Amino acid sequence: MQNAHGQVFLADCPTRLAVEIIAEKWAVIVLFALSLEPRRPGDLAGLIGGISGKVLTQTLRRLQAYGLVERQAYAEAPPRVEYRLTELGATLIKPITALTDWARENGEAIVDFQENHRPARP
Amino acid sequence: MQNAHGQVFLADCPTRLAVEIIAEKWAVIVLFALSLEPRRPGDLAGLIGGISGKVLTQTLRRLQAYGLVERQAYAEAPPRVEYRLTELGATLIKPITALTDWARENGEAIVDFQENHRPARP
DNA sequence: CAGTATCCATTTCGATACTG
DNA sequence: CAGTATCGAAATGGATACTG
Repeated sequence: MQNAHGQVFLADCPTRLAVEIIAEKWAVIVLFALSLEPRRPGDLAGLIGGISGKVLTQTLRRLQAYGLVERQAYAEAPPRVEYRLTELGATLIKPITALTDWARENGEAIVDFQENHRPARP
Repeated sequence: MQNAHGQVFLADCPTRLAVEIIAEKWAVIVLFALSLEPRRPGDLAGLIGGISGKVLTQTLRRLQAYGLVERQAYAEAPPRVEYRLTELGATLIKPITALTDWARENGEAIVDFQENHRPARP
């Protein structure tokens, strides 16, 4: 892909799609939480922590729209619902794991940097 | 890490830091654009396309604050500035590449899914 | 329990004009 | 050219109450 000056876009379309998918506060975390096994919304919320029911539903709906997550409802009372990764969604776990591994290895270095480069000192 | 019920947080702290870093519209794209060589802001904007000067500066400032990007100014007229990845920033390229590779391989499948699952049909 | 409907605070982004 | 300052639009997230 090229821009008006004939240069290659480093940020081509697929990359932007990937960013669009993961650049949400909870998307990566939810996908990660679903990577081991199907889970119910309540379990997801408890497992993740700090996410409201509304936002969890929103996130799941969007991941569904991308075809990354499937919803399965059981006809029971009280209602029971399970979410699981689709085959396509499962392919995202590898790159996500690469990212979380990176975070585990380098997270401390970033926090250290931030603490040693505070905005201003009195 | 555990929550109040003794369950393991799948989304532990480092993961959230990683999300915080990349969950911005342009952060991943800018890092990717800087992965090959140092670049000037104008070049970055042209290469990326669709990003305003203000937002580009914002993004670079935040990446600087994380210690992922370095700014080098030359005392010239007109002013010349270059941004480059730090050593720490360079370590992020591998997981980002995993993500962009995934996007290239699976982007089409997602677009297809979206087109075959439109909201409603008349 | 799962999900929706409101309402609201905050963040993020974009366009423009302007300075050194 | 690089960067800042504003202003406004839009997206995003959070808290709460409510329905089946």
